[in-house]
Amino acid sequence: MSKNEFICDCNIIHQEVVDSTLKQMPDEDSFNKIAEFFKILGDTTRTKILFALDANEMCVCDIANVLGMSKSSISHQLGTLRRMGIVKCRREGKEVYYMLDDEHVKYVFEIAMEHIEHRK
Amino acid sequence: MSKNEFICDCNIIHQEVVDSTLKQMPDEDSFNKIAEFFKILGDTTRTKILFALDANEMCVCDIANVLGMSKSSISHQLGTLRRMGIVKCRREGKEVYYMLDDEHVKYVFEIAMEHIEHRK
DNA sequence: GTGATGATTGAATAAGCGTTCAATTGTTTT
DNA sequence: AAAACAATTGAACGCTTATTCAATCATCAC
Repeated sequence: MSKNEFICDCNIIHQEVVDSTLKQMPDEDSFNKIAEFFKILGDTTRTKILFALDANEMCVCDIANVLGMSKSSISHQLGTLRRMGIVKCRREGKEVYYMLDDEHVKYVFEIAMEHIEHRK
Repeated sequence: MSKNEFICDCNIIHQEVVDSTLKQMPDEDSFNKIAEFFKILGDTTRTKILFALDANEMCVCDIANVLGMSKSSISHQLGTLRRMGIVKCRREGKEVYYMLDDEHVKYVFEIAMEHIEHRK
């Protein structure tokens, strides 16, 4: 009886490598959180919002104008970013001002830029 | 005539902020590439593959066994990662060995981890 | 309170994407 | 040449998700 009959149809060749790798893998929960974080950054609208907020704290209407998109759409995305702890906001009268809430985002963007430059 | 009648239904309050932010924004193409890069990392299967490959160079079958997933699914994802220049591979007989092709990915993961720790 | 305005929310639609299944390619062995 | 096996590929299905539209909430001015 093969040890891999339930996983794939190959006669696995490097059991030691597989076992050793398995030991080094973080738990399921960590992967979910990491992927969730990147998924948030993996959308053009959200990356634009974050770049914009890195330049200036702004109200929803300002952001909508910078991106040339509807307020509703921006507000939905800001909600997502806020729930993820990436931006925060404060109300001032009728307006709500948004700003970055996570320094890590800046660094991650810088490295992403390097990756893109590297690819050219 | 309001200057924003085509963008949103508000009387924009900070035109200077909007203009100044617009000047600092990268071009459309840069945003597409950045978001594309993060989108690739925003999937649990791909993050697992990258962690695994960071630990050991492996063939498709090995990776499938580490993740407990089908060879086909893994191969599809490896294709995506390869096209994005994040992994590379070499054939050795019937097997194809995959390895990381981008140091930036490691750093980006480290910062993501910090973000997650920070959030707890 | 009423009207006006900025912002949020929910439902719906449409587009994008990951996995599965089946077929195919590439390589080795006999 | 044929069989065996690792890997790739394409089509299809199901799920996720971004935007739109309409309705609602929150705040201010009167």
